[in-house]
Amino acid sequence: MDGPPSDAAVLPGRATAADVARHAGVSRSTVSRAFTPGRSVGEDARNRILAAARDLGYEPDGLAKALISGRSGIVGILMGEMANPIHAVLHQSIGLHLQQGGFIPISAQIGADTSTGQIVGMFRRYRAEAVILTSMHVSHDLIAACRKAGLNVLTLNRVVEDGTVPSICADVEDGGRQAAAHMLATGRRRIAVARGVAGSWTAEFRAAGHLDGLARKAASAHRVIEGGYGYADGVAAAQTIVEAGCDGVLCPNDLFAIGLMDTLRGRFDLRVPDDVSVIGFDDIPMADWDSYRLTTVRLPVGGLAERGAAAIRHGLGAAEPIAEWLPCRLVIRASA
Amino acid sequence: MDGPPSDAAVLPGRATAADVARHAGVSRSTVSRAFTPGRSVGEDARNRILAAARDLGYEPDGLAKALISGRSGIVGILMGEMANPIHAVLHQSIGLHLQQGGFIPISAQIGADTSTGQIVGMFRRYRAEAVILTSMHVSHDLIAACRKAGLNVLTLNRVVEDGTVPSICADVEDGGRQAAAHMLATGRRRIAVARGVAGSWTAEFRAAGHLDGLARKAASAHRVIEGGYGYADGVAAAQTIVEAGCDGVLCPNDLFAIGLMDTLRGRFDLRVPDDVSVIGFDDIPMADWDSYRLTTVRLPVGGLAERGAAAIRHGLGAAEPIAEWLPCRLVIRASA
DNA sequence: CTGAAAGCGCTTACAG
DNA sequence: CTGAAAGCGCTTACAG
Repeated sequence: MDGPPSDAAVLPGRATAADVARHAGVSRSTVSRAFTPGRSVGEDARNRILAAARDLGYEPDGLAKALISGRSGIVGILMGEMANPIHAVLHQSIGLHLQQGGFIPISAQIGADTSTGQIVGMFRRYRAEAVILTSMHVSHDLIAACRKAGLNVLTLNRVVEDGTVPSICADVEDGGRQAAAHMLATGRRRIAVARGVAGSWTAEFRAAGHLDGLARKAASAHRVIEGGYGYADGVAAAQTIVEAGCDGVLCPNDLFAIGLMDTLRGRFDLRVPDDVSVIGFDDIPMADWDSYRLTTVRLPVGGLAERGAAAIRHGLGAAEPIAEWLPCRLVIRASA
Repeated sequence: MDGPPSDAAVLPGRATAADVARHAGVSRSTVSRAFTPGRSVGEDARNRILAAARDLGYEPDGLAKALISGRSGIVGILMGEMANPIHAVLHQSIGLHLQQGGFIPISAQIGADTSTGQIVGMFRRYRAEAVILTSMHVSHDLIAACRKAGLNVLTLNRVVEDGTVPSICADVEDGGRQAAAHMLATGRRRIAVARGVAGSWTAEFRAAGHLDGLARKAASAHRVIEGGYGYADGVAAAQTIVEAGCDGVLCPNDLFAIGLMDTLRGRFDLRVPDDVSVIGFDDIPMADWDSYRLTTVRLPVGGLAERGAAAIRHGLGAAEPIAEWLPCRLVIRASA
């Protein structure tokens, strides 16, 4: 009645549903049902199948399943620049929530010799059920290419103006307002607003929040600086800030804030926050290091990832694209 | 002669090889050949096929191809803790090189509610051609589970003693020696060696290198400290180091070194390197920040990723498992 | 060089 | 509840 028990051992790899069916004395259809939640299988049959599967080390082949069912369980993630810790942490969190939701994340990155077309092709070939695009590197072109390829895209921290793309975003504009309000509340009056990289959606909204937070208290920026998102950008901005006599700086992100602090202290011998106070954005792990104790606006990384995964689980192809907003919170440490 | 040109537009998604065949007036087999490098197809046919494919937006389905050919092109990566920048950067580099090699990386992480069994199952279900395990989280159990599931594993920065698992590693032992030699050369005599997390392969070898580097100059560790890999571990170690009157510390990694520096300076009012010099390990981006200017042993991240991808491209199932060693280099900055 | 046929491992109506 | 049959989209011998 049992097939040759040596089969599983002899074949280097995978047992198939047919093997399990043979061992359990049922048809392949029944085996398939036993592994599909919600399909009805007799108590007896189910037990025999599960036992046989265990013995043989059987698990349904994900590729074959994807091919026939039209659901791959794969979701593509476009990786950001991992040298920025906030991207690394967000990437990890997204991966975790996707994994917990039963999806499997495949990742790609735009590199020296990889065009957006290749990325899109990659996601499409593997039938990604969704593609997550995060703030960096998100161009209209890329979104257009994805949609043209029939890919469901979800943007994180980036909204597309025409409202056609589902997105889930941190309310960085409000975060910027909180930062500005705090700086004013601590008595600063000659406040600089440094912008992130031009053309970045989140950079625009952060700066807009900073400016609006100032305006709401009848204040305005002493100086607006074209900054950037890197440590080196913060370093480079120090001179201008000192020359302009600013006593506070609203930064586009933590890396910038840290580069600025290091330079204010090291090169200009200024104290933070006594001479100049600085507020960052993101709340990367380094913001909490003793050298910085950076007051910053925390990005809700876990929330972004969790809601993103949930949106994908519920299906992105809904009637109208979702647009969720998550709050940002100011974390007050010692730099402002 | 042409099929209805509206087909592609009407159907939401994917054109199939059959569609292309119809439009080009050839058989499905020929279409397949046209997309397989090295198979012969007539000039005429090829042109018509390529044109039809372009018009229809056709690309071979990766899933179907994987199923039939037995080659998925998928390689699994087990993610480390991305809050440590070295893991983030390594992850990104691996992904990039894999992508350039025509593979598609899927990533998984061991999380609160994800067992190693589930991870392995995930990789197996999607027929990963290889699985890359990096130093952290690499237990014997995990490796055993992978092999039992018929997965080809490649370890990075971790060798398995019995030589059965292909690996490519940075020669951290030699790196540790260089660090020790430098510290001695700069006149330090009461040197502490801090170990990384116990049981971590790379931690053992780093410490072994430190100790051996000392021994080769007829010196020995003034103190050996059970450390760890986090910033907080460096913070916690400061007290012991100060009490022991050490004038130099060989750290298990940069995060530890930075936490130590911050605490030595902030809490104990000591100068680095004047009072205590410190050498890190990894060379994360923060090591170059002005507050630290950390002298450290650089891990060849790009090399590890590049060689790893190459090994996978050449097939891991070779006669005897490769074991490649990449050199580490001491980067001298200001902390020692 | 090219086509007809078989088959990768599965799921899903369709009958019983 | 269960099985026989069709089919997902492709590649690969096998003949011509």
